[in-house]
This record gives sequence, structure tokens and C-alpha cells, in this order.
Amino acid sequence: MNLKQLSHMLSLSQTTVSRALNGYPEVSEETRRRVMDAAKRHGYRPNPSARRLATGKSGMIGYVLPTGAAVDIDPHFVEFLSGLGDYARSHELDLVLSPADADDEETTYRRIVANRQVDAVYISSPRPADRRLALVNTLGIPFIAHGRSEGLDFDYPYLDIDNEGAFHEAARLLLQLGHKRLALINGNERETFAIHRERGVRRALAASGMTLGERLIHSVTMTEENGYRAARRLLEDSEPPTAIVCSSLIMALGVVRAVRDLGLTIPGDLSLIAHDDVFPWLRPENFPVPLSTTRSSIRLAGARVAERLAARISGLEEGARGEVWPVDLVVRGSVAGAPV
Amino acid sequence: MNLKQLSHMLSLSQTTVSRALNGYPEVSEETRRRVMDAAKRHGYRPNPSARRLATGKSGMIGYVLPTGAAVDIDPHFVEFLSGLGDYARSHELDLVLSPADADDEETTYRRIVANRQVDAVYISSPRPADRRLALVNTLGIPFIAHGRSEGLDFDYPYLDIDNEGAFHEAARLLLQLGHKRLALINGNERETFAIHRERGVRRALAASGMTLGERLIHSVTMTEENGYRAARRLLEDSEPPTAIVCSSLIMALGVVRAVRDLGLTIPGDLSLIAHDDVFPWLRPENFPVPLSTTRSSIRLAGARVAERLAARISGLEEGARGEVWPVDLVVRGSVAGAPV
DNA sequence: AGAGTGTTCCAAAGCGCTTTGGCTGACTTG
DNA sequence: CAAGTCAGCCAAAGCGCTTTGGAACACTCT
Repeated sequence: MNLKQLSHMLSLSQTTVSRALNGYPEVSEETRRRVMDAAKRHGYRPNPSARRLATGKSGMIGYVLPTGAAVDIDPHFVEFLSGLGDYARSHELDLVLSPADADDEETTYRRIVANRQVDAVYISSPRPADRRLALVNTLGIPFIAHGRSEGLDFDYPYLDIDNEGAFHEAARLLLQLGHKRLALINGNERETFAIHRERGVRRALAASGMTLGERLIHSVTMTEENGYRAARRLLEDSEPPTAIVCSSLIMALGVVRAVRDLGLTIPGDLSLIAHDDVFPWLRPENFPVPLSTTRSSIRLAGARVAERLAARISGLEEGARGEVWPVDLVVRGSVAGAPV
Repeated sequence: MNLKQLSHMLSLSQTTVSRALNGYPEVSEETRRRVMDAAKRHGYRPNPSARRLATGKSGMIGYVLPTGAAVDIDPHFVEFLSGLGDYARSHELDLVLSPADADDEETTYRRIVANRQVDAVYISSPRPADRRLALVNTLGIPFIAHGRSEGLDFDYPYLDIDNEGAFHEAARLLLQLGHKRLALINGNERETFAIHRERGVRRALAASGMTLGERLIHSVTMTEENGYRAARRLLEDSEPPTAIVCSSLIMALGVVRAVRDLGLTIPGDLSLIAHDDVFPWLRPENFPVPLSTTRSSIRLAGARVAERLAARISGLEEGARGEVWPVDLVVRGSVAGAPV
């Protein structure tokens, strides 16, 4: 059942039927009702390929997926996706993942824009001076960044959490509890979120007249193993920290293992706070000692990004609005006063 | 730059140019070369929307993503995706995720097939008598299942790992080491892979004249917390098992925690083997006691599924070929002889 | 009554590709 | 040498929608 057939059985032109269906004003209410009715009755659904060719709109949002043998997709991605999908579903938006060589995403961005494959894209965890943002900005496709960049000479729409504030609060709490040696196990130092978190910790330290020594910060890919290694190195130092702030639950697993291996205890010898993106399958309250966290649901962020993307596509949102979500500091058993 | 312009500057018809570009035989080699050359020089890329409308082929593969507030996307998904993307990239295949209400995926399948949005779909972890398989089978869209179903009255193409064999081997090893009470912490009992694994364990037990008592099997969603709970219940029983086979690394984390909480040790009091899908961020060799595993890279499976999907799209693969990968049993420190 | 103003609808021209059916001219074949 | 074959090319008809530029008609206003 296509437009031609439908309009024929209604004795109307394709124009009128099309307009009636798409809510244009130049068609009488009675005719519209007749058309809508017939369309529903015959289960007519406009062919998206045809509509696409005619309008250039695809009804999909895009994401360029960096791939390669040495490239690991962040496990956070799946949670973000949950949220995104949840919203997208209610709006019949599909998500197109375009795999790209991690060393050359630009080609792929250009392709999907030139081909008008998607109406908007989202960009995850932009780094400082991220080239993807500059690119999509000049290409003129609607987009939203999840996370922030730095040092760009233009504004752009984004959704981010207050990483600096969160880690500032976490560090401040530990300092208030009397900790004098505070360490940070952070994500990759080229990531903006890691930079912001470090900034937050440094600011808290500075307020107490302290600094974050070189040996008290590790910036690594967020795996269990790296968490372990960083913690080992920190705790085996001649002057080990009494508190650690850690950028992910997965790394915190490694930290806990290291603490155990060294015969230390939490929070007796070490206080620990980690960032929690809220995974259904690994919860901080279930750590050997319930873990204090800075918490922000990455899933909700996914839903919000989808919502704003949809708004941008339909012209309801414009400009370079940035949105920064506050982060909860959830105190559990893993923090205590500094050992005496 | 479109076909019309290109053919105009070559003084050829659109027909000929199109055929030259698409490798049809009815065009001379010399002409083909000229066309190819000009196309490359002017950066001509056929408009996919137009091609789609004309051919009905989209150059994309699809996946229906179950969503909903209560639905969690499996963290394995992201690894599978890594592999899929890795292959898809080299073939300029995009992946379309169509979010669906988890309680009604059928509508979405029908939509993407009716709209010809994708050329093929893959179906993850089909359950016994999975309705999705029956559906796509009758809808006639090329597909491949990752995992297997049971009790279907037709054959279908799939890629699966030998779950039964893997868990049979794991259980057999433990029995050979003298364990008399063996427990299984499995995934959701409605999942085919869980059924197969249970079958493998039961078969090994049967060979030794034993059975898997009701209290020695837990079938639960694979989270750390569920692993912990199941292990607690098992180990606090009046007759606790001396060995556990566990369906995922994440659950194994919980098992290890339970063992610790109860003041027991691995492998002194308990031998443990878990299934490892090979995550970059959580490795069995880094468990407090290096974990023995049944190992199979879900990432490689993703790549293979993409490869076969591509083959099916281009007609290189047909029929209901099933492919079952063997699973490695990797023995590490977490297993030992039964305690005396 | 004639001009002006809306309202409602339509024919037809795209959008950019693939594919059908056919034409041309050169080359074999008996 | 007439008939048949075949390689190489083309014009035009789709694919199914949106949108442009009117046309027709009823109505109000001076």
C-alpha cells in the first residue's frame, strides 16, 4: 500500500493525502479525517526510503564507533545506550552506529553527513580541542556532546556532569576527616573528565594549603588491573596515602584487591571514594566494605542526550546550550578519619 | 556531484556510468576505466538514499534493542559490538539499533522489515522456542542468531559456543580432582546458554554416578550481587559444595567476596571455575586467586557474525548452517583437589 | 457587479539512483 | 552476400515520497 494507491482509493491527489498525513494546514479538517482514517484502516506507512530521498531526513541519530583490534569500547557505553534507546524508542528514532577506524574517524563523519544518513549525531567524551567537535560543527549537522571539550574557539551544545565539583567534594570530605596524604587514581589524562576531576581534587587540596604530589596521581585506562597496579604503587611507597579517590568502580575493584594483598584494611588504613556511573551489575554498596561514591547515572544522561537530540532535529532546541548535572556524594563505610 | 552530472561530463548515459561503477559486464573495459577514473577524481559517491529507493537495499545490518526502565542491556553486548564493528567497518556496513519495548519486539521487527531499513539482522541469545527467530524466519529477512534456541520446528543459521561441552569439561575436571559436592551458579534459567551449561554439568555428574541436587544450582541474572547471594546460600548450607562452576566473571566476583566473608579460602575450601567472555577490563588472571575459566571471546563472535551476515546479504551464504565454537578450559590457581 | 481574498485541492516536477527493453554497428557464419 | 550474433551503449520508466506553482471556487468588500 503506497501513497498512490491510497490517494486513488480516496479520489484525492497524492499531494493532498501527503499533506493531510503530515499535518499541513492547507487541507480541510474533514478531508484530513477521511485520509487519516483510511490510512489507519489500510495500515499505510509512508516508505522511509522514499521520504528520505525527497526530504533528506532519515529519522535516525548517529554515533561514530571507533573500532580496531587495539580499541576497546568503554563498558559505560552500554549503559548510556540503555538510556538513549529508552527515549529513542518512544519517538521511533533509530540509532545508527557507524564503525570507524579509530585513527580516522573524520572520514566516517564526512561520509554520514554527506550521505545524510542521520539527522543528528552525538559525540562521546570529547577530549580537549577535540577535532570531532570542530568537524561536526563546520559540517553543520545537529549534534550534542556527552561530556565537554576545552580550548575550542566556539561554543557547542553539551551535556556533562560536574566532575570537578564531584571530586572536589570527595577530596574535601577526606581532608575534613583529617587525611593528609590523598591520592588520585584517575582515568586517561587526555580525557576531559579526568582533567576536571584532577582539577577538583587539586582545588580541594589547595584550599587546605596542600598539593597533589607527582607520585600521588595515576592516570590510566580504567580497568581492574590498572586500579590494582596504581594502588600497589601508591601503598608500597615510603609515604603511602591514607585516602584514595578513584575514577571508576572497576578500578576500585583493583584497589580493594591491592589493599587486601598488602594486608591493609578499608577504612582502617585507607579511605576510598570512587566514581559510580551506576551499573546494574556492580554496585558500590556490595563492595567488601560498602564503597563511598560520587554518583551519577550515565543511563539518565543517555536518555537526556536523546531527548535533546530529538529537540534539535525538530528545531525546538538551538544554540550552544551547555548542561551540567550535579553529582551526588554518597558516603558509605569506606571512609573514616585518618589513621593516627 | 551526482550521476547525472558525472555522466554528462563523460558524454555517457547514466545507465552506462551506473553499470560501469557497479561492475556490470555490458560495458567495455576502456569505458569502465574512464568512468572509474572520473568518479574517483571528482569524488563521486552514489547517494545511498536514492540507491536504497531504487534497489531496496540499505547497506546496513540491524539489531532490535530491547529497552525499558526495568531492562538492562547486557554488558557483554559492548564486547560483541566491538567485534561486529571491527568487521563491519572494513565493509562499510553500518549497524542500526532499533530500540523496542522489551515486551513487544515483534512490532519493531515488522517495521524494520516492512520498511526495508536493513538488509539483515542478528538476534542475540535466543531462548528456547524464541519467537523472534520464528518471526524473522517467516518475514524472510536474512539473519543469524548469536546463540541457539531449542524446540523450533525449522532450522536456522546461528553461531554459538559449545556451552554444554565447556561446562561438562569444567565439571569433569573438578570431579577428577575428587570433588563430591559440586554446585552451579548459572545465568537465567530461561536462557538457552544456561540450559546448555546445566546440561553439561549434569552430564559430567551422571558419568560419575552423581546428580545435581536442587540446592546446588542457582539460576540468576548475572550480577555481582547475585553471585554473592548464591554463593552465600551454597556455602552456608549444612553440606556446602567444595567446588563451584559459575557462568560469568562478574558473578565470580561475588562468589569470591562471599568466600572471603565466610573466612574460607580458594582453592583450599572451594574450587572455582567461571566462564570468561574476555573483557578487557576484568581479567581472570587478576582475581585474588587467579581464576580458572572456560574461555571464549565474545568479541571474535561479533566479528564472525558480521562476516556471515555480510555473506548472507551478498548471497554467498545460504541455508541454515549452524556453527559451534569449542571453548577453552584454562586452568589457573582457583582449582585444587577436594579438601579432605 | 467587479475586484480582491482566502480556502482547498491538484498536476507535475523533482529527489538520484537502477534496470528494462531496445538500438546500433561490427563481426561471424554458411 | 544475406542472415544471425554479440558487445556496447542509450532513453526512459520506474522506486514512493515531498513540494512548487497554480487552478478553481466561494466568499467578502466597495
